[in-house]
Amino acid sequence: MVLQQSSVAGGAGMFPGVAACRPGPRPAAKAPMMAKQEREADDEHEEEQRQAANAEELRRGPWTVDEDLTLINYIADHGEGRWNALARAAGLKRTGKSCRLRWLNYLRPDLKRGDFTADEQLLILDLHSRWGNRWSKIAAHLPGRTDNEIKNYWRTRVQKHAKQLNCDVNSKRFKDAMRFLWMPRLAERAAAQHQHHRQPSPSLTPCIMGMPTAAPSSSSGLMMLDTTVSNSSSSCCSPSSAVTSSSLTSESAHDDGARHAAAAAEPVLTAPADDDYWGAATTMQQQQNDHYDFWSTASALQHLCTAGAADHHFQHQVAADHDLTGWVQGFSDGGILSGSSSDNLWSLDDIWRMQ
DNA sequence: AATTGGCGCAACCGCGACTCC
DNA sequence: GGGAGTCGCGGTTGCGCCAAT
Repeated sequence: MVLQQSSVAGGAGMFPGVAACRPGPRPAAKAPMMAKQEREADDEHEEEQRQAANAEELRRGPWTVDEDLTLINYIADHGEGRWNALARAAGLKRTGKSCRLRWLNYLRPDLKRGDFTADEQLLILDLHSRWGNRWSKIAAHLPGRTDNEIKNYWRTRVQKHAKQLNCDVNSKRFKDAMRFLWMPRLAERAAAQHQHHRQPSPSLTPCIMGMPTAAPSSSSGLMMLDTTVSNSSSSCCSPSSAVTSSSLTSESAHDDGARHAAAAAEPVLTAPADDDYWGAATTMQQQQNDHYDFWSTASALQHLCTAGAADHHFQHQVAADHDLTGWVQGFSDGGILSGSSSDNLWSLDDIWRMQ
């Protein structure tokens, strides 16, 4: 198979990355060019001349459309791997490393494009809480997404939120915020998306189903959500529970939704004692196997937020339990509360209004 | 209209792990 | 065993875009 520039310039089709995301090649990096000129000017140093020659041979900076096509066509014919040899054989004046990166992060035909879905964001938050900055490991659970993409998402979006809240992204406070505020809202949004499409997320369902289940016990010193309850006809839970959980178990969506709703209605709270809140919780989840799962946590926590909004005593207790009092105040002070943009998942104002 | 500053993201870099001879 | 080459990961950089001023 040989791709021609005209066949991919529009960006559609098998290789959406080619020429689709850049209007044109960007200028090469400045520093190497400067170094090259300096070296060429010095005839007395053979070593430097050799380096200059190497620098001249190897291109750096943004990839051109022609280079993309060369790489794509070569891999289509010969397969990937042995990147240094590949770069030479394909006639690309690039390091094997650069070729590999370009292929894996941009040219691979199975790459997804566009913003992360709520499902994916939720999964990233959850997996990062378990594994930290193990981007490649996290990416392995998000089909079509690259570690680089996820890393960028974390650095730009998540850390931005932490910055807005004036707290460290690794702090307990921020982890609590993710757990109690962001993830429930994402779960809600994911459920809304699923309802709109009337199906669970096809790409993520296997990953979600592979998530460990079980609740941390109250004796662990961690928050416990006791979801071991009888079926209920209550339907007060967030829309996330019924739809998303249908992809988790063989139970009917109705039963599961009712279970989650009941779970949310009778939470048992104990204060977290461990600074590594999520990590410890994850460990506990892996050790135990009660009636608990990730989605029920998210939906139940969302319910806590919404139910708590109507009950000032409850608000106070939750805030006190989780050291959120001053921080919630900080939302107001920082002006975050004032906005109700649907894009701002941190808006407590929205949550309070949902009562 | 011009300037500025923040944001998002592609690409690069350094380093450790792995493989092969 | 060890040295060279290669690969893969996580951190960082730099540039284009765009909204705010």
